[in-house]
Amino acid sequence: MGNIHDIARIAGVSAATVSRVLNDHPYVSAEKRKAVLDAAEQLHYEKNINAVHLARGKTDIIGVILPFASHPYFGSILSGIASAAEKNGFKLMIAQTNYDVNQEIDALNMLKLKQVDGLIITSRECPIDVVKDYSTFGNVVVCESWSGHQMSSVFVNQYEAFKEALHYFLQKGHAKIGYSVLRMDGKSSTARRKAYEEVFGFVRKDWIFDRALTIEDGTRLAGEWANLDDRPTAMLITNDFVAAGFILECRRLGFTVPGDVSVIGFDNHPISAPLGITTVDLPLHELGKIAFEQAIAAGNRSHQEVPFTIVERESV
Amino acid sequence: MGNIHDIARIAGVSAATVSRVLNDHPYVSAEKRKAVLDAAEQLHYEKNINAVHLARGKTDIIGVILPFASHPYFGSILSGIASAAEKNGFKLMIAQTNYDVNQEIDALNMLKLKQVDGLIITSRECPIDVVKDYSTFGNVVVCESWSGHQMSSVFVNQYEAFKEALHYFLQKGHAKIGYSVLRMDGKSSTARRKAYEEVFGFVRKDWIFDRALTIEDGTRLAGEWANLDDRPTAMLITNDFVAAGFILECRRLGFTVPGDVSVIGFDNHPISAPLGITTVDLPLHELGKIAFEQAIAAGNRSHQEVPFTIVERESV
DNA sequence: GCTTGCTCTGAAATGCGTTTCATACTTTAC
DNA sequence: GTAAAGTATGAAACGCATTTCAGAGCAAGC
Repeated sequence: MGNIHDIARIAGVSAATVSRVLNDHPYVSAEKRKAVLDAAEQLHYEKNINAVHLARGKTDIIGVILPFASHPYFGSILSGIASAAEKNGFKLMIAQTNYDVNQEIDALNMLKLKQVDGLIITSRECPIDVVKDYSTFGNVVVCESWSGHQMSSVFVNQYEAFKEALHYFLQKGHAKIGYSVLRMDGKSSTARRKAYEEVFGFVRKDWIFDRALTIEDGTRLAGEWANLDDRPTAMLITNDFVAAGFILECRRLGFTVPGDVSVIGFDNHPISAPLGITTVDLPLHELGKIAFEQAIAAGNRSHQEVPFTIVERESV
Repeated sequence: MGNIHDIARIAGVSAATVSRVLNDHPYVSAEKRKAVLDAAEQLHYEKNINAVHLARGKTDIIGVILPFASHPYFGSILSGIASAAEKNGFKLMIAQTNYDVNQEIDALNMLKLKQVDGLIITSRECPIDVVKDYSTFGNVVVCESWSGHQMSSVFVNQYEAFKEALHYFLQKGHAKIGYSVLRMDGKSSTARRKAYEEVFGFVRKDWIFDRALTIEDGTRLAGEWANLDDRPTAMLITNDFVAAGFILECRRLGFTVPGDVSVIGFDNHPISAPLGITTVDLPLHELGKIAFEQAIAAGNRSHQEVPFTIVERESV
């Protein structure tokens, strides 16, 4: 193996010249270039990337914070980020946080430690002000509606999307509408609640369903819904996985969809098509790509909204 | 900010002592420890992790190669790896390869470059012999049946699992069994084909369905199945996502499951429960954890088989 | 003929923390 | 009271590549 100085010695040049050859810098004579390449070959030389990172002061690595790697919502965003990273010669460091603040902080610290050049936060538990303070150490991108000059953001307008879905229900004759969220106090839940109040002038606690993220949650939700004395006739559900669990369990319980209850999901996950779930399409892969671009953007922070569209199927 | 030498100067000690304090080494007097901590505080000191990696010769980072980050099969494994990594204070570097050999090589090179201490290959396109050669640069773990001393492996016995599923079908009275795979020439496909031949003494090309990974593939598969003159009465399907797409499309086409065609999926993905898909449960999260343990294991390589179990539901 | 501007090269500084080695002082141990 | 063991600390080497600066040599421009 050996290092750059060994190569220099064997090739009879300086370490600087070796570095130039290895990095395709101009101004190296053909013969020295060859001598260096031969020596490198002979030594089976491999760069120590840590030395490179140290010397350059950057790593070409972007960190990604996501609560659950196995959930399709985050998986899609991650996939988008990864595609873009690959195209740009960047590597990805991921931190699965489980919405644990300590783990989030731990991941954020990668910025301080110069382990990553930028960081994408797909979702968080940690207060935004804490996150913000890390922006002095590198680009921070949040996947949520946020405006400010310290960080970039890329997001779906949750408020508008939710509102549009509600109006869709209204237009289809529904007046009793319930909805589910992942975390009652989460950012997008607040937007949803606000949209609901905007449209109806009130919210009914028993029509809001909490902790809904997975298919199993959807199944549970169906039971909770069925147990209500006064059931909503329409449900606006966190995502298509939850919607799938909800619909399938409702049917198992003897209800019909959309007969007894109409459903709109979010994400337009592939499962929604064969199940005929009407859903709000969110371009998550694209969102991931944009997040990556923002993460490597030099200097300029930006705020980008990605569009949503309602995909009409048979669950309403 | 500043570095360790600045701290040393301010605290009136040597850099070595600063390093000792920062790494909780013993043999530092209480007063010097305090002086160092105060100076570090004052300077808002943060370590440059790249220098640490360079000096230590390791990074506490494990690389993960996976073809598609957004697919639940790989998502589950990744999630298992990530849990274990977090518990052990390791970070994860991921490379989404799309089964592109160049990207796989690129990821493998992280080992040579000392960017990662070990590497987990959840699935690959690249020849195993090429992969093997990288094992001199760090622990390599493959998630497939492989025996040899260079690398560790953790896997489900695809051959046995497939065989057991076939026998399950046979026992339920099925003699015409088709199956789907992701890649005809993939490692597990070979095992499946072998198992099939073992049981039946032949394989029918038109009963083997290729390129089946996603829900959409399942939908397509249903069409292909329906178009056959001589249709299998049972299908052993790549995974539960494909099975879901297949079953739902079959029903849409007017067939019944398990009336016209029985189905067994793989993975025991949450979607299989509400859809009543009989499936071969694979402990993917656990497999990920084991892969991680192997990746950080000092010296000793191991080969671990994880168990599968058939989960009986209503699709057979 | 002289200046300007390339091309090419190496010494040395830079980025930064860890670890070994040597040294010196204290405590125990017998 | 002396040897052995432990505590405490710093200088210097080590891990390794990049980049700036200075300088030499040579060709083109006027």
